[in-house]
Amino acid sequence: MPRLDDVARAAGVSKATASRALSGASGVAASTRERVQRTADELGFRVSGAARRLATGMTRTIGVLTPSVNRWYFGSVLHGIAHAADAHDHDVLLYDLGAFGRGGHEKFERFMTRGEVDGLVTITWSLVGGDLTRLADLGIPVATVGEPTQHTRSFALDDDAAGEQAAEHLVRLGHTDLLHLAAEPEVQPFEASSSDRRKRAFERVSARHGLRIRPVQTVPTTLEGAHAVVREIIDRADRPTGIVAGTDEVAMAALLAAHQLGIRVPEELSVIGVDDVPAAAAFGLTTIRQDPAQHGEDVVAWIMAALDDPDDEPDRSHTAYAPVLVVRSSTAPPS
Amino acid sequence: MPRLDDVARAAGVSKATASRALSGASGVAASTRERVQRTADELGFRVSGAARRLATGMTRTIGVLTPSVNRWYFGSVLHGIAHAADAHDHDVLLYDLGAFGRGGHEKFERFMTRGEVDGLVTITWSLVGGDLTRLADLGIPVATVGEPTQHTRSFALDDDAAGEQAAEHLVRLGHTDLLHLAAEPEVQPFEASSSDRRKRAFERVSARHGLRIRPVQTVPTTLEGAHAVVREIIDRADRPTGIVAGTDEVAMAALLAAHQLGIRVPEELSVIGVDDVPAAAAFGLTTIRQDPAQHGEDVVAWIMAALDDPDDEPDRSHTAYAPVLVVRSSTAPPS
DNA sequence: CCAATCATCGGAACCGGTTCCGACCATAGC
DNA sequence: GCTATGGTCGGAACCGGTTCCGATGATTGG
Repeated sequence: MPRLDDVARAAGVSKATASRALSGASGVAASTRERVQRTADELGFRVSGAARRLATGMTRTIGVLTPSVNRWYFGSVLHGIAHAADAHDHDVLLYDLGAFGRGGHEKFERFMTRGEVDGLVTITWSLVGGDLTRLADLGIPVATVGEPTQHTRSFALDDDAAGEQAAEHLVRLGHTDLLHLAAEPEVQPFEASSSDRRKRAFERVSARHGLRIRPVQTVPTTLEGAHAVVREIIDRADRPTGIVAGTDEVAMAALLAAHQLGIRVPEELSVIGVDDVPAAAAFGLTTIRQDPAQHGEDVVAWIMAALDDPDDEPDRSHTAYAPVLVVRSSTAPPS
Repeated sequence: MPRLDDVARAAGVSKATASRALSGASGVAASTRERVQRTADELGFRVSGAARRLATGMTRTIGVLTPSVNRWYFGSVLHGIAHAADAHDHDVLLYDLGAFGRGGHEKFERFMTRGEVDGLVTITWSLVGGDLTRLADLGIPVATVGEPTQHTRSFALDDDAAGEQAAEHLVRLGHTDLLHLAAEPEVQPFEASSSDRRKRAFERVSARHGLRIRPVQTVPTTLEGAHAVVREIIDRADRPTGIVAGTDEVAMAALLAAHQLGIRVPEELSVIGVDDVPAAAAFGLTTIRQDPAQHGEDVVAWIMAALDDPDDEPDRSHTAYAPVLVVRSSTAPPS
């Protein structure tokens, strides 16, 4: 494996000049640069990432802290991040916190102070307690996607608007008796979660339109987790005419349960979710769409900008994405 | 940020000794080691990963090449990898090839020769053409999970057995008229894919039991992709009594389509899948289970062992995981 | 009591780049 | 024609560890 020294010698320049030529720095004659470039190619030279890191202090890597990797939302964000990072010629280091068993906290501690990344993005629910605050003091750009946060730059769906739109959609169809199924994350989030936000949005709409008051039911976020409990909830005589689910997975669980109980959708029961997961279309699920991959792209773009910019005021703003209603066949006027 | 020098000075030893003490190398008096360790803690010393990498040539990082990240299979493998890597105190660098747009090949090329990882695992369909072969010559342990492969160590479900078990299950129930829905990956794999293997297993079972011959139908792997085409296939007068789907997603698509067409499952149609994704239980889907997270754990364990072992013969063996049948309510004798 | 052995430690080279600073040369301006 | 200016380039320090090798002192065996 040829070193920079070799390239320099072969091209008849100094190591310093070779470095400049290859890294695209200024102060090198065009002809020289080209020559160095060429001999580097011929020799099959690759800069040593390790050496570059040591010298520059930059890792060309961004870290991602995520509570999970194989749920749609997280996976999509991660995908967006990977795409954008690659476009900026950066690597992505994955920290699957869910994988960290019980020792999660110490691992996190150790990781934090290791300086293996230039920037960090945490996905919702990743951090608890004061971790996020400490993270923000890391000296590198830190951003959160999935929920608004005080301590870092953040990106997320506008959950208030999403929750309202979902409920309003059913109200406009004529429903007056709705039930909200709040999706509860496995691990309790630090600040008010999107689940809470959607729930409160539902309650606002209920109050505004004087709907029948039914206590919000809290169920697991996942299809498999929610299924049994949702089924039991639906299997009652005084069932609502419409269900506003906090998540598509919960909504799909409701659809499945309804089917198994012989309840016709949307004739006897309307169901609306939030997310627009890929399977939603096949289910004919009316839902509120969000595009997590885009969030991932945006968060990386922000990190890159923060990396370039001279270190001005830390930016802790929040960008909320507007939800969009996608009407399919799981909702209709009550009969 | 204190350096090793500082720790050494503070502890009254040389940099060399401090290094040995902290890295756990031998040749250091127990008392000295403890003293160094203590002062390191007090000073809040963290080794510089960059410096260590440069000096040792080891990165304590393993790379993962995956065609996607938000499909159950890939996500699960990745989860297993992350878990195991963490247990071995290694980081994981994620290469979401799906994110690499068109330039995927060059990116791959560049990545290959960068030496940012100590070991590499590629997940099914990641590589095409001779890439895998070249990867294996990288000088670092390389393994594949998802399909048996000639060029690297590999781990995968025994697709032949899985395909046979699925078909046999329906045959034992008395079905004689089956249809196989082969799940076709978005990008064509290098070698015979698991899809092919399952398909051929189905054909073997068909021949063995003299079942009615229906040409295998090839459909997209994903629920959303398969749904429309499966629906059309099912919506015919001479529909089979049973469907063997190459994938749970395809099977669920069939279930959904059947429901929408008013076809009762399992009375009028039996459906069996492969995977046992989390949602399968809620669907009541009979399926052949595999545990990709375990594959991920195992592949990391192998890499770690390969890293420790003196460089003996390259191990290119394959471990096939035995499938297990999970019977639920989507299959029954034909009526 | 002396020499051989062993455990422990320090010095210094090395990993492979980046970058500050100064030298040098050519052109431009007066 | 001479000096100020700017563009190129080389030398060398530096990033922060690891590890080879030799020195030292203590212990053990004869």
